[in-house]
Formats: sequence, C-alpha cells, structure tokens
Amino acid sequence: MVSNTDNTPEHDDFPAEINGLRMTRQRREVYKSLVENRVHPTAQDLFLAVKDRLPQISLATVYNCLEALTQHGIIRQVHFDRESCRYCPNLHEHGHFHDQKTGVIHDVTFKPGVKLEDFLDLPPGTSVSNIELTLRGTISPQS
Amino acid sequence: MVSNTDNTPEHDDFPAEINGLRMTRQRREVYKSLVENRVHPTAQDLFLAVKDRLPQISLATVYNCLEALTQHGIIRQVHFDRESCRYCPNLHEHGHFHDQKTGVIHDVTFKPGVKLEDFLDLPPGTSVSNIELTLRGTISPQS
DNA sequence: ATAAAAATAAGAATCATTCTTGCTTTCTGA
DNA sequence: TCAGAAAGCAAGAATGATTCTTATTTTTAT
Repeated sequence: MVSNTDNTPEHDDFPAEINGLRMTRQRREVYKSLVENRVHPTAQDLFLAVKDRLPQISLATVYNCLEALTQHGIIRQVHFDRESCRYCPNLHEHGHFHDQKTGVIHDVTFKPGVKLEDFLDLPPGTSVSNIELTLRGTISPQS
Repeated sequence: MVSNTDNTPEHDDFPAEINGLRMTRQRREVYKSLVENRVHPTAQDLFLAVKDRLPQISLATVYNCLEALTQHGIIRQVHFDRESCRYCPNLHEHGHFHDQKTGVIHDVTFKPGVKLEDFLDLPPGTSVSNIELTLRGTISPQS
C-alpha cells in the first residue's frame, strides 16, 4: 500500500488533520477531487477522478472516505430523489437547483438574514438541525 | 385476476377516473390506504396494508400503482436521503420535518403568500417546477 | 364478439451502497 | 526504537429498494 504520510511538496499545504479526522492520502485525494469538481459528483465520479492519482484505490474506499468526511462536517451529501448520492464541499447553508434540461446542479443561497420561521409554519418547539432544499426546473436564456 | 370494474357499494363513491388515470381496483386500494395512513408510508408499508383487501396483489403492482398515481399528479413522492421512497396524498405545496427522536414526519406548510424569491437568491431566468424541502431535528415539549 | 391495448402477478435483474475479511499502515507508550 | 494495538484500506460478497421481463388477465374499441 502507498504510504499515507505523504509529505511531498504537492501535499504539505494540506493539514494532517481536519476536524479531528486524519487526512490520509486517500481522504486527501478524494477531498481534493471534490473541491476541483464543481458539478456535485457521485462516489463513482470521484472514484474515476481519484484513480488517476491513486490507481489502486477501491470504490469502497471512496465511499469510506466520503462517509468519514461527511461525518466530520468537512463535506455534505446532496440527494436528488433516489439517485446516487452526490457530494458538495460547500458548507454554507444552501439549497440546490437542478436544471432539468442540462442536468446541471446549481447552488442556491438563502437571502441574508432570512430565518426559517419567516417563510415556514413550523410546529411549535421544533429545533431544526439540518435543511435540504431541492428545486427542479429550467433556466431560460437571459437577454 | 379480480375484476377491476368493481362497483360494489363500498367503492362507488370513487370516480372511475382521476386526472385521466383509470381507477382500477388496485390503484383505488393503494390510494385509499395512502389517504388513511398519515405517516408517509413506503411502498412496502402500503403493500402490507392493501394485502388485507387484495391478498393477491404483488409488490411490483403497488410500485406500478404508485408510479401511475404520481405521474398523474394524484399523490407525491417524498425522499429522505436514500431511504425508501415515501408517499404523500397531500398535494398542497409543503415541506417535511423529520423528527429524529421519534421518526415521525410532519408536513410543514409555507406561510401564505410567500414566494421563493422572497428568501432565495435564484439564478436569473429560473423557472421552478418542483420544490422539495426536508428539515431534520427534534421537537421539545411545550409547556 | 373479437382484436388490440392496458393492467397485473411473479419472479428475475439491476445497481448504489454496505459489509466482511485479511492485510497494511500508523500510533502509542514502554 | 520496537511491539502490540488501533485505524485504514482493497477486494469482492451481500443487501435491499426498485425496475424490468414475461405470461396472463382484464378492459376497451371495433
């Protein structure tokens, strides 16, 4: 197996640990591929991307890395119906707009200062820890 | 196979067709079970419920019925991560709050008159045809 | 009444994800 | 520095929700 303590110049700008999660070579490459890939890739997409640098990595390891990164709050999962999970390195509170013509997924931010209670009738006493907002539709070209 | 044109008294309050979809006996029973079941059941849940009335129905048929009902805008699918799809007969625009302690799913309505543009920064030219909003958290008891 | 179309039942197939196992690497602390 | 112990990994098997296939039945249109 390739050493995980890889301090070659191309890597030493990366912390050895993030949020208490040890940054092994596999986790680092999976994370880097996700940050470079702006289209909300699936585990399979990332598997193919990471393979260029770590040819022997397995799909199961990519899933393990994504799970670990998610559990430590370093990345987020995004779900569209029951399609393959997609992943997103953008940790700001945001939703997703799925363009049904092109398949492209755009991040959608909340207007600054908006609170859930401003637009939702929440049951009394609710404490919301996680929001997932998915929009679908089309984008018409702007003049 | 049991006749689909079933006009026994218990059924003749049901239209023979809704939104252009023929209400076969299977579709009617699946729909009725969904309306009676307020907990956002899965296909499996509905399969078990409908079996009481149509013992020979198959799970695949329940899936077919749910797909047909969904396509014709009679019911809606609800997704939580990549768990089994759940179904909802409430057609009003609404989101869902998943109580992580009890597992109960509550419908959450938008405040009247609220528009997406009021709380979201949408890319220009977007036309939204579908919204899925999922909240997770807990409900603390009210005094 | 008959032929074509639509629905259904049953079980096989699919596919994303998780699990298991054996091995490798890293860490801890004498 | 060295010896467990712990963590991480690769490979492939297993899982489980959903979809697909096929043969049969029911409904519709002629």
